Amino acid sequence: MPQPDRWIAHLDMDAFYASVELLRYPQLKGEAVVIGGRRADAPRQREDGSWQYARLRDYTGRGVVTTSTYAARDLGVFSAMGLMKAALRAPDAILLPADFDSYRKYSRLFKAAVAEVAPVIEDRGIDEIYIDLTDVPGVRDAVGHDPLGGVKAVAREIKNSVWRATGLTCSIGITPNKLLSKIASELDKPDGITVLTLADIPARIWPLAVRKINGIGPKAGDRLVKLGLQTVGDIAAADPRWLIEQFGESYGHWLHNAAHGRDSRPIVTHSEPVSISRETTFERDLHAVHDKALLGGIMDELCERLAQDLARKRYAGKTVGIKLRFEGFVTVTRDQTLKTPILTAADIRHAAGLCLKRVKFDKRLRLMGVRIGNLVHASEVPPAVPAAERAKAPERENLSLF
DNA sequence: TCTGGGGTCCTAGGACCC
DNA sequence: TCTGGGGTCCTAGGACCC
Repeated sequence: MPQPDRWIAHLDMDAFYASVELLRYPQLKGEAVVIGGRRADAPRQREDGSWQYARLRDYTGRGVVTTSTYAARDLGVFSAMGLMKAALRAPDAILLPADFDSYRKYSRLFKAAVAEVAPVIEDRGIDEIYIDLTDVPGVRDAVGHDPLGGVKAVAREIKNSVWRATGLTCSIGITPNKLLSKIASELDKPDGITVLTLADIPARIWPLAVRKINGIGPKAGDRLVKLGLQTVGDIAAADPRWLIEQFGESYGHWLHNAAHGRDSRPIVTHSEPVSISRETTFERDLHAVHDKALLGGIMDELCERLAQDLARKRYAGKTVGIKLRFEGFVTVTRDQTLKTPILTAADIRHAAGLCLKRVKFDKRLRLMGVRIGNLVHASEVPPAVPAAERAKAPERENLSLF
């Protein structure tokens, strides 16, 4: 049987945020625990040494579930679910606030541990990565006699390295490409290793629901099911011309290829950010006129934080955009490209003010955000005009809506 | 008792230029 | 003076992912 030209791994940390919390609160192992909510109370220890936790049933507000332990998932509580809805399903579940500094720390630790075994890594966020194993010695040397054995041994080595560095488990899928590996890493979760070749596609991939493919989301998934295609195998068996008629040239082709397990995307070890943003959902919907001062202050703060992000990462940007979400969840964006890159909070605020003027405020607002794109490295930005001169600019004041 | 926050990529129309 | 065809940039919205 011909061997694949690449061995690509997808590594996914098991219930990552929840598992990091369990390192801190090991007494919660096996409990239904939910991470989420902006102001959930942290656990506190009573005088007698016992712990007191916030419970899901006591939560009020607009938060969503960020992660849940496997025990909570058994009760029907999943990521992105509204906390109020989750509370109906698991009122007694323990609610912990998210601690992103801690998660980022463990993220760096596990990625460094993987890099010691296999250095060609593509970052896919805080809790998952792709790894090119093709040239890792234990894999390369096994080509010809026992390729699958070599791949599995390296996978075990990676898992051990992650465990030693963090005390956390992960699941790994290894196949000839990213698309299949992403699916494979979920087939034996938690703490599993799944190795597949192209020959395994009919038996292992085709029975899966279409939504298991990374790139088929809620909308496309619904449409496929309505068209009678429930499984990946159903897509694979469909006439590609018909798929193109239904989904367009680009997505139709992609669906056909994906269902057959074809994907030639490379591992990307370095990338530059495209945009940076900050947004916030309000506790209650706000009125553009009645809450004008409050909204103005929130916009000031978002621009301030965005400017700090830019400074920390040493970028400036030419395009400033705002995002508004109204009651009813209707989202509107406006953006504006400037002649030169900017990076200060005042410049961002000014551009955001111009964008705000182009929006009709006929409903209450639930979210406001600011984004900066068209990024350049800060070193490429021409020297700033001195603040004293800028203050003279006539249009500086009274331009913004809020 | 709906629906966070930070991203990427794609599409499609219009402006503008050659 | 009744109408082409690219290419690129900008803008708005939307799908999708972690």
